[in-house]
Amino acid sequence: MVKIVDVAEAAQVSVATVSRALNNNARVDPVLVERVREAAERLGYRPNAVARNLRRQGTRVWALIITDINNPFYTAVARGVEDRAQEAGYSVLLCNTDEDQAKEDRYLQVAAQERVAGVILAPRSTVSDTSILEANGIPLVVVDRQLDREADFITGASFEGAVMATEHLIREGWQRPACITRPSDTDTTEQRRKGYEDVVRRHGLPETVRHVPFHTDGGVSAIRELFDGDDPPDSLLTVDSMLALGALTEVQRRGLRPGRDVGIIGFDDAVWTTVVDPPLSVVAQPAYEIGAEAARLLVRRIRGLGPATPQTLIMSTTLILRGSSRRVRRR
Amino acid sequence: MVKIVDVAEAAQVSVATVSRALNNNARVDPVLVERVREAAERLGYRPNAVARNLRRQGTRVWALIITDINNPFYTAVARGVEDRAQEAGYSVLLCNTDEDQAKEDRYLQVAAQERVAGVILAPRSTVSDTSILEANGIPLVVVDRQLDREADFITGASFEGAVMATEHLIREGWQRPACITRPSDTDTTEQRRKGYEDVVRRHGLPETVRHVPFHTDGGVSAIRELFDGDDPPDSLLTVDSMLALGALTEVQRRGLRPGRDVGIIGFDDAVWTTVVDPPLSVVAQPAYEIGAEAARLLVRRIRGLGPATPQTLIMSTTLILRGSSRRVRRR
DNA sequence: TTGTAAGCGTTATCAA
DNA sequence: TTGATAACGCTTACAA
Repeated sequence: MVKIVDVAEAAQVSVATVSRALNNNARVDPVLVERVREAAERLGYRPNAVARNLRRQGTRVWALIITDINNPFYTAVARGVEDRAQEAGYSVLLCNTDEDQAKEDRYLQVAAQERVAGVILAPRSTVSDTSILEANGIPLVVVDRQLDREADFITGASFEGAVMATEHLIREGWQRPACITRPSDTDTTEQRRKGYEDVVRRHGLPETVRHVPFHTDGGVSAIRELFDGDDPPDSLLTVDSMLALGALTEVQRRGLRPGRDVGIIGFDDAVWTTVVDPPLSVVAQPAYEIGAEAARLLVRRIRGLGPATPQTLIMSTTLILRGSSRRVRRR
Repeated sequence: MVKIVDVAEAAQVSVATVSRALNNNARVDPVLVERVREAAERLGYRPNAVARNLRRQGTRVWALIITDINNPFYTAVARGVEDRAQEAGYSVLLCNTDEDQAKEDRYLQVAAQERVAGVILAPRSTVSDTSILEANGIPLVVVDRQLDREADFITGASFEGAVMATEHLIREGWQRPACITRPSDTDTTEQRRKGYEDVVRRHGLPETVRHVPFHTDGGVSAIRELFDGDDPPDSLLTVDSMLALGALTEVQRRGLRPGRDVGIIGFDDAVWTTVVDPPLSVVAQPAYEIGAEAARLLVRRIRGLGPATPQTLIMSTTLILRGSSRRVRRR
């Protein structure tokens, strides 16, 4: 592996000059610069980033820690983060925790040990422990789900989205909307549940809520019990796209048709929402923009800019009405 | 930021002893080990991985470079890689190239500079240049798409999968299957096209092939032209899940029903294949296992084990028959 | 078993 | 403008 001394020797200059020439920092004789460039090129020299990071006391790498790489919401966030990171000269280490708190802890530890320049985290729960970052002076931006502790935080308007969705269902004439949500230590989905409850309560309708663990069948069994029980719902609000898939699966199994026999509305506009029949109504989040804003804020934090106190940014969600939430009279 | 000397001072020992105690290498007096552990704990000491990597001349990080983070095939591969990597004590840097050769080059450069322990690459094209890894002695395992140069390579049986799929379509009675594929410098999809052509040729049927660039509408416009042209196809083989989505979109727009008016079969068993109506037939690849095997091979390469010459592993694909490829007589 | 000190490959300081 | 050299924080001979 060719190193800086080899280049220096080949170009007949000191290592200091090689370093300066290649990092075009201070003024270096253009003739030497050319000689160094040529030698480096010829030898195939690649600066050792590990040594550089040690000396510079900092890396050009971020860790982006998400809970589910198969959730299109998070992959869209990741693209937003990545595009902005690249612009700012950072590489992104994408880490998938699989909704596993232990994995999240491990990744936070790795991030701290590798001295990444910053972390963007979608925490497993509201009590995720990020103190290790604080202890090592690593800036943190939280996305999607809020933490108990104060931190920069960017998310979609979950509560408002759920309110819009639930009100829409009721306006369409559905009388018994149920909410299929995630475990109650997950901030964002709790916001959605609360939005739902707020509306049904205001309308004097019964509240029906089911909490579905991650890593299950997308809520199929929970939804089945719901329909098999007393007072089955006539419509469903699901808080993420996997749960919407589960709802569609169970509804189809029962021979019910969305938009006629049952109303369905989900969160997040996955690629498949327009090819199911009827197409799925959703509350869409600006996922890419959430990622991009998180990255923008992280850059400011790394540079020591931005407001003194942690900032919260709630980006508005959009109700996309398609066939699944309508209520067409049976003929 | 607390470093090893701080711990040494607090524990009243030398830095060497701290290092040895924490890495439980050589024999260290248990009493001292305990004292060091306690001091490290109390001070919140985190070894600086950058310094460690420099000294050890090696990192515990892999780069996994994929072309599309939104393609469920690649995310499944990533999970396979990650699980195995974790077992072997490595962290995975997931890099998304967006089918952009320049981005791929940049990531390869970053990987080389950061001196990652190994790289798993799904290359953009057959001519991707990985020489920078070779030059730095970084082991490489190629997944999904083959390179022109020799390298360890793991993929699904694309050709055979396409053969199975096409033969199935013909057996169902479809007379004019068309193949919707990706640009011809993409190895895997070319294999699928060839499998398709092999079968239709053998049956004396016309070959109809369309190459769809990445980053488009999932082939909707190409498929539209196909149906609007002379000799429209009566069935479709699509080589990835985004193209299947495009096919479904256009077919629905035309008011055709898969499994009756048109046969459709795709590649990769995405989560949504069972909720469309009728469910989508697919050639499923063992994506998780491809990732896991790639990781397993990479570990062997890093340890200097494994066969002397590059290895190729082709994992078998499975035909999953659902409604979309049937041919039910119109009544 | 423990401590001293060299060295990993860079960058930045200081003197020339 | 250039060169010699001291760090950066850790691991590991080598010596004690």
